[in-house]
Amino acid sequence: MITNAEIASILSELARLTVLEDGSPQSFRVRAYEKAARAVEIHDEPLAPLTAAQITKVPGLGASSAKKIRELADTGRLAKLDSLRETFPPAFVEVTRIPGVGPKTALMLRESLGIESVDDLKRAVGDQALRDLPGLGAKTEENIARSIERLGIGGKDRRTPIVDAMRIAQDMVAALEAMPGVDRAVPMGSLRRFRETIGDVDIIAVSEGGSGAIMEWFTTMSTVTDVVGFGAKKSSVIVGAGIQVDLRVMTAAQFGSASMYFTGSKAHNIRLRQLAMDRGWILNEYGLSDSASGDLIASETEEDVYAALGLPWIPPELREDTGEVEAAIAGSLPDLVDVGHLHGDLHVHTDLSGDGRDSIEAMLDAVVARGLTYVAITDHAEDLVINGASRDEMLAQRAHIDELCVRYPDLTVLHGAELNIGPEGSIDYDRDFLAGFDFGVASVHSQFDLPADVQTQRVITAMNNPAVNVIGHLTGRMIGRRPGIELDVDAVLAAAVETGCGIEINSHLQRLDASADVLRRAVGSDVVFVISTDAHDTRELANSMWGVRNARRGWVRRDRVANTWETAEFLAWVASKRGR
DNA sequence: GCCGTTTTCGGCCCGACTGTTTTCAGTCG
Repeated sequence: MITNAEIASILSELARLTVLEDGSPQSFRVRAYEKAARAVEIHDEPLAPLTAAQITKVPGLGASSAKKIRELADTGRLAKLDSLRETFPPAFVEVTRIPGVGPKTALMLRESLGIESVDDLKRAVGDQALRDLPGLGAKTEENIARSIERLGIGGKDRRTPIVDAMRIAQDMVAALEAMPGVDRAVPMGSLRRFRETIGDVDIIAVSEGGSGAIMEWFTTMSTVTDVVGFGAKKSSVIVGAGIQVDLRVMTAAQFGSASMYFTGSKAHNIRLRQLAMDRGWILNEYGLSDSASGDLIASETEEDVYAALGLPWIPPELREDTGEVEAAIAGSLPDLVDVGHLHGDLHVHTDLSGDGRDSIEAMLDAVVARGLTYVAITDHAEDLVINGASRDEMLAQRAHIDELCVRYPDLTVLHGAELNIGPEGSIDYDRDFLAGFDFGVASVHSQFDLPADVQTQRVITAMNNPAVNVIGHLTGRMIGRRPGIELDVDAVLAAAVETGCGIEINSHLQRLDASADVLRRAVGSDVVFVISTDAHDTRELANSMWGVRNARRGWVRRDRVANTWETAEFLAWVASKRGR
């Protein structure tokens, strides 16, 4: 049976190819397909078994979409899509990935020069064949040539892992804020929404003194390799390895509406503008105002603008138009977790781990300095040959912790281990030795390419082990570098409830594992999560803020996160698992 | 293509920048 995700993906492709058929990314048909794809994606129940009439009941899906979905479910194909793919083969679609080349230009190039691929276009540019075409010129030809060169590092749909984008944004923000006339600079866009990969880095600089000097400075920084836009209000540059950074300069009075606009998502913004329109208002980056009189209604803070639209403030991590607007209207936004809610860290390494950097004393000092009241020390167990600790080393560490406890009267220190899940779900040590630990995190560190059913059983077997309180970094993925193990996520979430085993939300920006998508699948269930840093040095303890934001993006309610609980309640949860 | 207490047609989110024009189309976010 075809899944909603598969249907949504096909409708998205239909939208992309219809852009070419209609010659416009804004055609109403394109937008209808995009909206339909989104509607299918966020619909809770499978659509494949429904009749066309039932499908039409879903908002965003009309008679035409219903017919297409039935065709897909019944035949596995979509004639309309097959014919579009024939008209616009992948090599031609590739041409539209070139920045600056949209559907109109691509179609015109095909019509006038027979361009069917990026290679064709490269040749035409070499022959200077573009500059004499209507609407184009020498400048456009040069820009397309440069864009093709840049294609080597990704086209319009290139995405950068959040860990890299975050670093660039932080550096840029610091540099901007050091500049005279800039009152503050704040990253926006998908970075603020905390997507795990980022297209462009968007930044707002707040200034009352005009933008000229700021834009001049921004576009001539030493890290800038290319300037793709230079204007009074907006400029865009390429930095370092090819990441685009967009800067908008706004006044403090516009900051609320501006940050909503630049945080997006686009789909979320469209929903808000429709709400504004219903009231006879207009919403843009400069504010919410009356369409007729032009009178400003709200702009200074996001809270002001949302409130004027009759909504509570919606956290940026939720702004994807995947149900957050409806929840806001209904007053049922989830009560999300903040860093200040965390009382403990349940995955912390010391220099006993081969890859750990700081002593246990340093780690405990840092934990106390962060205001935490409990912590689990979880160095690697012996099966991780390079980094793991032997039994004797673990016993010595436990004795050491007992001695140290007097120095930390307000901190509950659990002696734990990060256990390794073998291919069949077994873990390090033996039952008796495991019983000596206060806490167990079990993680996959090897054999990432077993079949999904084997991996699923592997993790569930580990969950059933009484020594395992939490599954660490669920899939082992590294964003943008390796995919992580394949799992039947729903089966794993069900087993988590069944066994009382917690699931870690790993705070490393490269991991963010379990992913926000997985977390969202658990909404409404009784799965217990813990937000852990997996810190290998004292500095990394601050990473909890990333885990928190990933949890927020996954709609995880605060009360489902065990390390927001007070010490006694938390310890009771730990004990109940170990007693099974 | 979708939708409807302005209902079955006529609307559909909004603005900046570029390059080509000489008032605007195309692209992008």
